[in-house]
Amino acid sequence: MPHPARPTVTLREVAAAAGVSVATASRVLGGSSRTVGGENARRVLEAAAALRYTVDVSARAMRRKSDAIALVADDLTTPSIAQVVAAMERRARAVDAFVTVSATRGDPARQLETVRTLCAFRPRALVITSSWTATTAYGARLAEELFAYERRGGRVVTYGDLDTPFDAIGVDDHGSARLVGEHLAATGHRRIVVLGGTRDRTFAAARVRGFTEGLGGGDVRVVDCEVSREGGYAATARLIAAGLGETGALVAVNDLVAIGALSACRAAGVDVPGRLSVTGFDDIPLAADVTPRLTTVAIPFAEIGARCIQLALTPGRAPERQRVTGTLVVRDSTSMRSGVI
Amino acid sequence: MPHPARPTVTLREVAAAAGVSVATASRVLGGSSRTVGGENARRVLEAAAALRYTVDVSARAMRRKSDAIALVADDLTTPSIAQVVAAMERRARAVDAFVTVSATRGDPARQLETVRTLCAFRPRALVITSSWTATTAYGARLAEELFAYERRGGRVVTYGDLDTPFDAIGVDDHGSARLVGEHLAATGHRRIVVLGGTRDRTFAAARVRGFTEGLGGGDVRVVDCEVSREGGYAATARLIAAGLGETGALVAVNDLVAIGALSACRAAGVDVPGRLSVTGFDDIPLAADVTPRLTTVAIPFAEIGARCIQLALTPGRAPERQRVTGTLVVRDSTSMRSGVI
DNA sequence: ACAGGTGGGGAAAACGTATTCCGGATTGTG
DNA sequence: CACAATCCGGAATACGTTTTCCCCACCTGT
Repeated sequence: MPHPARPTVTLREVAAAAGVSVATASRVLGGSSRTVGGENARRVLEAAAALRYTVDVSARAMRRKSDAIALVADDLTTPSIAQVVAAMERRARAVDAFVTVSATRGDPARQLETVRTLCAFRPRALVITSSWTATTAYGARLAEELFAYERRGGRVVTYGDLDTPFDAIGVDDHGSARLVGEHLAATGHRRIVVLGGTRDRTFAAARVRGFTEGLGGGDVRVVDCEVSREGGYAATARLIAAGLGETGALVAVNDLVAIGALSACRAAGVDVPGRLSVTGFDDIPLAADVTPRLTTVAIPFAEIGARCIQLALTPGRAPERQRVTGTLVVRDSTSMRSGVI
Repeated sequence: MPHPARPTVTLREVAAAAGVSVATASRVLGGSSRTVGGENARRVLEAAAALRYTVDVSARAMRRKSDAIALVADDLTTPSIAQVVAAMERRARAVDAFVTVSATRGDPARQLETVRTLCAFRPRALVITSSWTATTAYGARLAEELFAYERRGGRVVTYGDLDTPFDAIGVDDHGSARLVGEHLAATGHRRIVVLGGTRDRTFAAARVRGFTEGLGGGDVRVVDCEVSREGGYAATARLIAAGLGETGALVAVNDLVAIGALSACRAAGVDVPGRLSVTGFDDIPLAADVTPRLTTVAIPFAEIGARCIQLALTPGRAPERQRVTGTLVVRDSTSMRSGVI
């Protein structure tokens, strides 16, 4: 028995079975640049198949550049994140890399710890979809850690904020949100309430600006709320209880918030879109399943995931910024406000 | 520079900085059973922190038992799977293991290939949430591969089917579905149509039996459909076009199918639950967000994920079977059928 | 004072693979 | 036919860590 901890078939055994040296076997099985004789190659492949040999990636990683891509996310159950992660996994598989995921639940302390843990894999790249800012104490230490990782030859890709010193791919929150504002303006809405999430989320601030600009004047009121279904529900319930006044549309920072808002409207008997239009942002699959089907902005999450991997795998460039803009999807939760047009 | 492929700070450097041997440094940093002198331990920890040392898991894996748990799933964007995966990740983290995920899109060929790929990590355990049967050609080869992996000291945990020769954790599809049938019977439903998925999915067959038994007589018609939102929509649309007759309830094999059914009902102007009750299965988060809110069976996915990891990490037992039963969640998509009670 | 035990330190041998040499054979060129 | 160039196989080394083995110093009970 070779070693108690890993009783597995090794390259040495394959080589022995094929009657060649380990070097030759490695060259055949490892996709080396060196050529090996046809007969020997055949026998190695045969022996490997017969013995069910699979390479040990740990051992391989000690000589070769690793194929690992480490991924840190906030929460894998968030639909948009799940789509991005799934796309990354697909793309990585296509290029023979693999991803390990870790969820941080948005906790900065866990983010830092997670990055340190993942660095233990010596991954080729680190993709961070967690939102983070370098302004907090943890954020600064995280940035420091990431720089150290880059100095050691790694590549950092961030999804979310664009103003990071690394490769960044992000949604054009401002431009995409503008589309919503313009749509509402074009359908005669003048007074809207924005369920704007919390101010510390940078994407929320950019979207609120976009909504406002797109509307181009009119009366915009911004209400803070937790970025979740529950947050949207609670904020909307409060709003309705206080009286909607002349508010004609509820603009949510997020599909989840919008869906919460729809629930609250239904519970309070407010007709959507008859009395109130509601819009979302993201176009998660769920958006087409609620009633009324949600008008929102579709973000190409799958493409984002694929691009993250793409960036992660092309090293030796200056950090690059890519910005993707969403497309407006008009469904049933918005309607024309009469009396204006 | 130690090696071009991994320019990183090694244990040797930490040991040198601390003025001790690598053996001592390893004992301090690696959590060895052997004790080291207080002074030396302090200096090693200090040096490690100063140099930002992180252990190289690849190198460590060559001597120690690996901490990796490999996870193969069908599709990470499926809400129920996402919940299970997230729970696994949490639980694994709590015990210092880590999870690598791979999606197979339900393709048996990819399942086999994925298992082989993941075995390259020499993981401590392999968790398979993909549904698979040993009856197909690929299934048989997969089983063979998994047995080989177990012989090499690995542990296989399956989530889904219970009749596997490995550790298995599964939903009591039959018993849980019974709850739905009983609820419908208690609310006066006599004639139902089951949107039963495809017959090759074993869980579907068990649920259909459960629904039928729970109803305890009455008229049950089973309609095949793809297990997805679209499948539910299409089947329901066909059903409505052909005329509902005296059918009082639509029993979907799945929340997603049920949500598709709801969409089709809405599109065709069929009142739910006034004219037709609709039920689901799983209680994905979405189920509470559609209109009407879906009556369904809640499956404790988070607990399932945690238990999978638990099983994966306690080796050296006979294979164990755990079965979890769901709990009925009555919401708004079912109503009493008058004239019977 | 001495034998036996104990606790802790270091040298060195693994672990499985990729790669760098090196040497022998074969081929191409004059 | 001589010589260089090319090709291919194998021995050996390196990767970073854990662990075994050995040794030394110190303690303790007689």
